[in-house]
Amino acid sequence: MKKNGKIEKVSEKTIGRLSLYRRAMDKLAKEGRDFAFSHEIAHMSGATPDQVRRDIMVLGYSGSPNRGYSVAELSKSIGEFLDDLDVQKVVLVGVGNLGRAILSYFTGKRPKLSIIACFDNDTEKTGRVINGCRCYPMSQLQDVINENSASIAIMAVPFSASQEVADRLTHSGIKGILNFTPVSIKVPHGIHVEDIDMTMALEKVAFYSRQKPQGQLLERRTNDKAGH
Amino acid sequence: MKKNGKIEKVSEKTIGRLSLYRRAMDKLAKEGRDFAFSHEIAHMSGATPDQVRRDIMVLGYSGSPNRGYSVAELSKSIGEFLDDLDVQKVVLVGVGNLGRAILSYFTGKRPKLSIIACFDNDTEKTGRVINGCRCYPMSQLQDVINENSASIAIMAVPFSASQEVADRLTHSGIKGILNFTPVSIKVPHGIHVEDIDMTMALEKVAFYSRQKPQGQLLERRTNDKAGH
DNA sequence: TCATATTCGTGACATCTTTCACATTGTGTA
DNA sequence: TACACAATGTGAAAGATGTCACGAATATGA
Repeated sequence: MKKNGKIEKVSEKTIGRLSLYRRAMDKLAKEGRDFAFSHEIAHMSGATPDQVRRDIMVLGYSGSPNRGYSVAELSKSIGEFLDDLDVQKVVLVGVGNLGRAILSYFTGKRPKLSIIACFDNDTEKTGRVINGCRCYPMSQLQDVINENSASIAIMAVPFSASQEVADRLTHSGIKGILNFTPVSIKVPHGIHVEDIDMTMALEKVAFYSRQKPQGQLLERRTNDKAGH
Repeated sequence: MKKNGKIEKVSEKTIGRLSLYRRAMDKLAKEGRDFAFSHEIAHMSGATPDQVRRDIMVLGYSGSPNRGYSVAELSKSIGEFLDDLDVQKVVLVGVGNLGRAILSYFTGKRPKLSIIACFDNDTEKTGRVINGCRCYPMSQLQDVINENSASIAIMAVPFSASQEVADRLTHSGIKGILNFTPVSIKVPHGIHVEDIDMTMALEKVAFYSRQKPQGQLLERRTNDKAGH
C-alpha cells in the first residue's frame, strides 16, 4: 500500500528479522568485525541476501558496494528504528517453571527492555526476589504497572486464568502482550499480542519430521469431483 | 502450485492452525459440545471463519450446513492428518531453567508425542530423573536416540553449543528440531527446523506496543530521490 | 588512470496467504 | 412436502511476502 511513493508500510516479518540482524551485528561486533555483507547477515539470521537488503531499506541506512554494511552503523540504525527512546518497562505475570525460565532468559538481554516486576498468586513467591526480579501478589498488578508506567507484559499463567489476566493488563494500560498461554486472548483494538505456542510449534515439527522423507504426503487430495 | 486440480500443497500456516483447531475441539468436547461452527472455532483459535473453513478443506472432512462441524469427527480428522500412526519420540537437549520448564510444560500434553529422554553435560543432572524424564550425559546422545528411534529433538542449550548439538542430532537420525536457541542452525536438506525466538518475539511486541497509538510510525520514508 | 570484480538498491515479477462473495446444501418448521 | 434460513465449500480477487535481475557504486590492482 504505497502512498505517492514516499511512504510505505513495513511488514511484520521485516520487524522480526531486523531484530535478528541486530543480534547478528552484536555478535560480529564482539568478534571485532567492522563490515558485513548481506549474504553474511543472511546466513547468520536464516534469511536470504535479498531479504536482508530489502529489509534494511526501511531503515534509510545504506551500505556501501564492495564493503557491505558497517556493523556499528547498521546496529545503530536498527536501534533507532526498533527501540523506544526510553527504556520500555516489562512485567511478567505467572512465576511458575516457565515464568522463572523466562526471567532468567531475558535478564540483561536487551538494555532497552527491562523486566521490572513479576506477579503470582502463590504466597511462597510474593514478597521475594526471584531471579533478580521482585515478585508481587496479583492484587497489586494494576498499581505496580501504573506506578512504573510499564507498557509490556509477558503472560505465563495457567490457561484457565488467561483471559482474565489479559483483561486486567489491558485495563492497566499495557500496550503489548507476549503470550505464552495456549489460549487466544481477546484484547481491545490497538493492543498488540504476540503468541508463543510451544505445543503448536512442536506439532508442526512432528508433522514435517514424519512426512519429509517421501515428500509426497505434504500434498492433499482435493474433494475430488473428477473422481468417480 | 496445483497439479491438474487433484493435488495441492498444504501451507505451513495451515498446519499450525489445524493444531489449534484440534485443541479447540478438545476443549469443546470436555464441555460436552457435539457441534461447532466455523466462527466459534475461529474465535477460539484467533483465526477468521474463512480461514477455518479453508483450512479444514485439506482434511477431506466436511461439516454440515446449519449444524457446523462435529467436534468428535473434526478432532479425529485432524488427528489422522497431523499425527503419525505410532507415537513419535522426542528428546530434549539442555536441561537448564528453560529445559525444565519445557519438560513440565509438555508432560502429557499430546499422547502421540512423548519425551523419552533429556540430555545435559552437568553431572549434577545426569543419571537422575527430572520432571519425570531420565537425564543422560551428552555422550550418550547418539546411542539413546538410535535405541529408541527418536525422530524429534527440542534444543534448549546455550547458544554457543547450538550448531554442534544440531550437527550431532542430525547425524543421529533426528528428522525435526524445535529450536529455542537464538541461533539460526544449519541442517541438511529434509530436516525441519522450527525456531522459537523469545527475544525476537519480545522485541516485536515492544515495537508495536510503542507505535500503535499514533499509527503513523509504522510507515517509512523511502530514500527520497524526489527530495533535494 | 582505467578495467575488473564485487556488492548494494530497487523495480518488476512470482508466489504464498487471506479475504470476498455467492452458489450449494442440510436442517427445522408449517 | 415445500419453504426459509443459516452455514458450508470454494472460485476468484486482493493483499502480503519473497525472489529475480540488472543498473549503479566502489574498492582493488595492473
